[in-house]
Order: sequence, then structure tokens, then C-alpha cells
Amino acid sequence: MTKDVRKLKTERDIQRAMLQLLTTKNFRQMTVADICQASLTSRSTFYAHYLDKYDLLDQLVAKYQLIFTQKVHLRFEQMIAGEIDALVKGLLADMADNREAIRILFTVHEPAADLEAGFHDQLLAEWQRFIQEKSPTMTAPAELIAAMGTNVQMTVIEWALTHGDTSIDVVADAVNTIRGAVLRQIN
Amino acid sequence: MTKDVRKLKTERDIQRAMLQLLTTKNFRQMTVADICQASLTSRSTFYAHYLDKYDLLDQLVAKYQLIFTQKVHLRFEQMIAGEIDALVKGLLADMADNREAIRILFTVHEPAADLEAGFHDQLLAEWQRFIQEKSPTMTAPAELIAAMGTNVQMTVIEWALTHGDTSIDVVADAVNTIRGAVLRQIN
DNA sequence: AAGAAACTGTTGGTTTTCGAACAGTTAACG
DNA sequence: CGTTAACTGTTCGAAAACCAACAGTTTCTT
Repeated sequence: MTKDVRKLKTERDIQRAMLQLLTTKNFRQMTVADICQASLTSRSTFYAHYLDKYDLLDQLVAKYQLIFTQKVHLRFEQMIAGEIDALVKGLLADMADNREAIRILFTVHEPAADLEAGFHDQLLAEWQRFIQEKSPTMTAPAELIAAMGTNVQMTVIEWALTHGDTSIDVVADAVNTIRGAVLRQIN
Repeated sequence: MTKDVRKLKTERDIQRAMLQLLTTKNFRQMTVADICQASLTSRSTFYAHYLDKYDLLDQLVAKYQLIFTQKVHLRFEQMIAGEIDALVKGLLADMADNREAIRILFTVHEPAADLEAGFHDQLLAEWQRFIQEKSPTMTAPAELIAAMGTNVQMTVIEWALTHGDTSIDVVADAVNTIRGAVLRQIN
């Protein structure tokens, strides 16, 4: 039923290798042979696990998209109601182990596999749902406010991914002000 | 002729796992099952590579001892003649990839596998050879001065292993003074 | 445009790893 | 003391990974 340990290990090695390679060269110019060389796996084994490098990227993106999906839904309420410190620190804590991987994948923008876009869409859906519940009829266009809130959050997330969780305090005040302005459009 | 990649990978995984476990528990209370669990290898595979955990430790120690042996002989002359900055920075550069592993192994003191003792003996032999060449007849006992020089170097090496190469400048003056005093006994 | 070089995706035979089981030893515990 | 429990070291069939070779495609060079 459960997967063979060897499969888990090779998939781990291959995924790590791809992430590591993405820091050097971009996805397009990366070959399957490169990935195999970096992960110490044979090409035949690679193709036993993935259709091609696009499939590998898909699965990587899907993996972190899933983690994000699970976390975001739980934290969304407090993300917009609470202080910005709690928001970012909570998210970073959830993703501590994966921060570097997510940061790398955010640089890849393939039509069928775009983690940054995926995060964005996910947040946007949450905002639309939130606005619909809180105030179905509001003066400002709901779509605009949802997009605004989403983009503010994405900005903070990306900032935190690259700068780490220690330097949040520097920007907390500024972001809190903006967040408050967005929320006032809804209430 | 050359080893199968799978063998290299499992040995790498097992060795990494043991080093990682050594940061948690000490060597005596560590079991083969622990190592296998941490490295995601089966016990039967472990025993296909090593006789037991002592054999594994032996090979780990021997590996880093060999690296040290190769580097020390090349750098010994400049280690005692040059400035202490050059000494430590040179050594650390040589061992940059292995610093963490060596630091961990320095905490293990098994009768048959003691990296710290091995480094010490290696340096002592270099000092004895050096004194014999430079001044075969000297007033102070050669053994004492060799031991002194060795211990000074070991102190610096261990300090650098734990504190990193950035903070060498802090102690450079102090160590240079001591090193000068030791060398004056020979010349 | 033609040939070379590199990359893709697949196959089959060989080697390695896995997992479960086993008896024998050591450590823990009431 | 005796009885569990845990650890050691070994065996063997099944599963997975390896490598080399292959034809077909794309990319580079001249």
C-alpha cells in the first residue's frame, strides 16, 4: 500500500536536484540528464517516476500548492483580522521547512506550472468569498478590493520569503496601515 | 571497477545520518536501527556495507583523518612560519565542506576511533620532524616544545571549528604572541 | 543545407536494496 | 530470579535502480 522507501528517496533526490539546479540555470535550458547527474539517479529511473521535466515541475508545484492551500484556509480569518506580525509569522512557521523551495519555485513561470500565480489565485478566491460573506453590497467594486487585498498579501509573502522572518518588524507598521485601509472599504 | 552509484548513495546517507544523530545522542547509546531509520536504509543493507556501528565510525574517522593528513603536510611549514591568520584561514578553506562533520566527530572519543586524538598525533609528528631538522641540539627538551606547539595549534583549530572563520581576527594577536614564544625555543 | 552533437524516451539484463523473518545476545524490570 | 523487550547479525525472495544500447528528434555548426 505505502510506497517503497526507495521510491521516496529517489523522488526526494530528484526534486532536490531540480530545485538546486534552478538556482543555477533556468527551467527551459535544464535537461533531464542534468537533473539525473545532480541527483545521482539514472535516466531510466527518472522516466520511471516522471513523464518528463515538465511533469516533475508540475508535481513539485502541486506539492507546495497543496501545502499552501491547506494552511491558507485555516489562517485566512486571522490573516486579515489580526496584526500583520501574526499573519506573516504564522505563515512562515507553517512553511519553515519549505521556504527555500517555495522561494526558488516563485522564480519559475511556466504556463502550466506557476506557483506564484497559484498562490495568487488561491488568495484571490479567499478574498472574494470573504467579501461576499461580510458585505454583499458595498460601494466600491468588490473585485477591485479583493484584488487589492490579494496583492498586498502577496507582496508581504514574497518579501518575507526572501528576507526571512527576523526583519518583519521593520515593515509591520507600514503594512498594517495599508491593510487597515483595504479593510475599511469592506466594513 | 568503480563503485556502483547506489553504494555511494547509501554510504553517503548512512554517514550523514550518523553525524546528524551524534548531535542528538552520543555514540554509545546509538543503535544500528537508529542509523537506518534516520538514513532511510534497511538494516540488511547497513550490514552489507559495515560490520557494525563501530566499523562505520572507524571509516568516518579514517576519511577525515586522511583529508587532514593530506592538507597538514602541505601547509605545515607556513603554519608555523606565517601569520596565524594564514594558518587558520588556510586550514578552514581546505576543510570548508567538512567543518561541521569534523566538529561533530571531535566530540566522539572511542578508543579505536578518535579524530581529535588523530589530529593531535599527526601534528605532534610534524613538530618532532620539524624540530629534528631545524635544531637537532637545543637547550629546552624537544619533546616539551613539540607538545607545546601541537597543543597551541590544536587549540586554535578547535576554536575555529566552532566559532567560524570570521572571528579569527579577534584572537590573532594573542595566538601570534604565543606562537612566537614557542618558536624562539627552537631557533 | 548537411552533418555532427546533444537530448529524448524506451528496453532488457544485471546489481543493489528492501522487508520480513529468524535465532542469539544484551538490557530492563517487577 | 525469570520474563519481556530491544538489539544484533544473517538469510532470501521481491522490488527497484542501474547501465548500456537503441532509434528518433531537436539543436548546433559550418
